Amino acid sequence: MTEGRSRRPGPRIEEVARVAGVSKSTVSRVINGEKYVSERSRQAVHRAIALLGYSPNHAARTLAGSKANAIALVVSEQGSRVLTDPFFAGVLRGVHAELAGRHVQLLLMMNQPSDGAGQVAYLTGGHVDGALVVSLHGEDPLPRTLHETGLPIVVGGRPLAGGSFPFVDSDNFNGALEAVRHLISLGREKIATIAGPADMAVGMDRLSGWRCGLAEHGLAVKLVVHSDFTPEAGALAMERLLHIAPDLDAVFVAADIMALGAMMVLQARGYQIPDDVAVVGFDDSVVAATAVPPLTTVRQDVEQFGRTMTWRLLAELAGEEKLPLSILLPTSLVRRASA
Amino acid sequence: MTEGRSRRPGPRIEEVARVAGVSKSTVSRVINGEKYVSERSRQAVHRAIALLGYSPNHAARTLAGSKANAIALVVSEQGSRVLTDPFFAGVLRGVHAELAGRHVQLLLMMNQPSDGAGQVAYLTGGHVDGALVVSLHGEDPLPRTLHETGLPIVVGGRPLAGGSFPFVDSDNFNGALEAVRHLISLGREKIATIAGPADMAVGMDRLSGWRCGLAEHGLAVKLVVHSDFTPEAGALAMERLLHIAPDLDAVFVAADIMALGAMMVLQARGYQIPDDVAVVGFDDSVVAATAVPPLTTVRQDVEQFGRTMTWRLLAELAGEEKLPLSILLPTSLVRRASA
DNA sequence: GCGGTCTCTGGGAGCGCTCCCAGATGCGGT
DNA sequence: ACCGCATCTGGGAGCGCTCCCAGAGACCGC
Repeated sequence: MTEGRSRRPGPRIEEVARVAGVSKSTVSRVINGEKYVSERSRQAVHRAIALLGYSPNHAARTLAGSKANAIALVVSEQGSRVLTDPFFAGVLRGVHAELAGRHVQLLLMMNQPSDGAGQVAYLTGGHVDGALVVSLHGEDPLPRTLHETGLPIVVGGRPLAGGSFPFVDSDNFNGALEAVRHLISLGREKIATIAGPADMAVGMDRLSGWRCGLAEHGLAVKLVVHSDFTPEAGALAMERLLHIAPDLDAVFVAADIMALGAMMVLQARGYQIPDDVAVVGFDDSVVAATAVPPLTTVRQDVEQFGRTMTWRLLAELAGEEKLPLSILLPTSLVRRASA
Repeated sequence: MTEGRSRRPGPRIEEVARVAGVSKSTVSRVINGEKYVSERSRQAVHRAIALLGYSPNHAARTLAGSKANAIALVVSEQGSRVLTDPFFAGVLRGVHAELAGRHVQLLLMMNQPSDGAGQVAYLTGGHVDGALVVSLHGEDPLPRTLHETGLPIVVGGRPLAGGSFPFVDSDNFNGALEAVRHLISLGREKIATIAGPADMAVGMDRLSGWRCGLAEHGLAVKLVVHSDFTPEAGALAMERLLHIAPDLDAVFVAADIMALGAMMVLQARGYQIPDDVAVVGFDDSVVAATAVPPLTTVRQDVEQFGRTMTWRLLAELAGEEKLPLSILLPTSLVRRASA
């Protein structure tokens, strides 16, 4: 006697119910963390689940229920750049960690060149309950579009374009402020900055921090060069700064990876780091510790970043009230040899 | 009159059937590309689908059918290390690209410290049709365990532990061989290597390539130091090499990231690169081009790596026969300033 | 003629859950 | 005593599909 259909292996909810001595309704309630379940039942169900190695069928839950039990992580940028970024990797790790234990699937989506509308259709088509959007450029319309359709989202990084959707960001302003205060405490007075792109909040916030730090002590806030987050652009920016002010004694660079390029130029021009010019970076990425000299930088906890985004989204999906619209995560100065 | 339950939007298969003037069985057959459907019916169904903007419900298909319409990408290692690895990021991109357009979902799984058995249970529990396993350490039992349960898998990187499951790997041996031949063509004769861990195939294969390259020209194959894939370990390894052989004139380093550390040490000791010591890395990761001096390295196409793994798995799931058990992807030398 | 095989079709059971409903119990206030 | 109201429980319909089955034709060879 063979089974007609090839059934999926593993126990069903019905069997858990039998073992626990309750109905499948009660098992379902326990799985979904609903109230109105006695402590006795709850524990019996947990024991039965552990005993049988039960794991609920995602498809069945989704089909029967009114939610998809999945969230999307949308990387809103040419994947090539983002994915090789340690920032993204850390965020992904955090998201995954926060999802552990909950029965929520993570769907990864990246902007295919051809996508666009298809992506929005998929996201709003009921396949996911919410989305985490890592949107690197300020002008990206995706967060707004998704938010307008009513899909719960959390954006990673403060959105420049206004709009009032929830976001999580590192405290870029205070990180930069702390960096500048540190440079000032070192006795530096001619402190330049290599800022990030003006169309990204992360760039603008770090620049604001630098400005405030200088203003606090009545120092000049003129030595600014914008750049993008590559070593080459950082090198170019440093050259322009040295051209304007050959006698600067410190640089706050808005990203470690740019700082690398800047340090190359400084050393090539014969400046000693940190004796002639102190350098502070931002991110505390892997390259900071292995730079020559090791880079003093502002640390942001990217894994916490991912965890927090996920927590915020799940809380909203769970119907929690009075959630903060935005969350800023602390940054901290990591002192190494360069400043 | 409000709807009792909040239904998902969009038409069902039943409605498509009505519009096309056939039964839902026939619509199902068309969707799944089965034979035994008349051309007339097929076209009518296609027209109805287009007219209604119908898109089949993933959960329902999975629940009713015998397949999950999803595959897992299992990262079998402490996520912390792996995820910040550009290698992983590239693979992920490739997997995603290959999946585009097919109705297959990608599930990301990482080894939580607590997991283990739970992970296996989930994977073999019918939630996925197959798994991509990026297994970095040779002794990892996961691929074998999964394979024994009958779950189709493709392993990324040659498994050390034997076992006959499909895998995809870069041609590490020939990449290393080419690197050494290049060094020899430069007139170098005392060529050391900083090898990867001995428990990883990627480490062993690159080491073998180095050995063969030297043996071809009757050069000594003594200068080996094992290390792991971090800059710090690379630096330490370089120090040990210099201690053994201060007069070496070239190093083949089994990973760019280790080469970074090695180059720091060489420069600190006053060696000129490449004049005194030529350095060749492996991977052609982002850091290679921005190193000082820019690093000559062996390029592997990590995105292609991911694509190939995915292609192989989907082909097997589609029931294709005579698929190659293992696939080696070509590597190529990228010449920059360091050698 | 008659059986066999291949092609095409519709009906309907059932995949494993969630969620509605109805009922049972306990506790407080009137 | 009565009615609420909150807490806990089980039964069962049904989510939208796939896949089995049965059956209707069409065509073949004997």
